[in-house]
Amino acid sequence: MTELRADRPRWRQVYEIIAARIADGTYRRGVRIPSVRGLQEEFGIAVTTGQKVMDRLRDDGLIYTEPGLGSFAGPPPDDDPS
Amino acid sequence: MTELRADRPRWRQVYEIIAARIADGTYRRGVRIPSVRGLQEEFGIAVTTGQKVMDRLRDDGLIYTEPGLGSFAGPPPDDDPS
DNA sequence: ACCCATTTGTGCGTATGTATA
DNA sequence: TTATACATACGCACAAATGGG
Repeated sequence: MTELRADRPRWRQVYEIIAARIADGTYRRGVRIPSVRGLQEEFGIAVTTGQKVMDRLRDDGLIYTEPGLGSFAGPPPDDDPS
Repeated sequence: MTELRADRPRWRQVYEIIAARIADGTYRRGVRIPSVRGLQEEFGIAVTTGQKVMDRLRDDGLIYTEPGLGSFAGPPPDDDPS
């Protein structure tokens, strides 16, 4: 369980860790990143805190999300079967 | 108490109502918009839902926030006494 | 068609800390 | 000191979508 510091918001620290993993290729484009409950287990944060991290990552275009499936690194693919 | 519909997320409906009030000049630039608890009373939403509305409005540059004071319509003024 | 597990999305309540007046 | 207001963070619950049996 990765420890977080107390001097900065927990959601921001987790955000930066995930963002760094995307940047350095740990999570390659199209690869599934940990679920909200995965973040919960790895960092000891609450569900709502994990949701906030996901929201921000998505807003900033670092991940895309498929409801019911998970969230994935990088920009969304061009399949839009509407 | 403004009623919200059930077909779309409550936080999004409130977001759009506030955004519309800023766009049409109901809340002019620099004017204080309702607090989270103000939204709670006007729309019957939870504190956390109101917070989410504020977060989005801020992220989208529609408001700025002064902790302890409130949130205000429009872009932040250029006073940054850091 | 059905159940079940996983995952995201939404929404509620609550508590504590910090900043301002 | 008190009141107001935002920021962070927790827990919980339910809905909807997905995929495997």
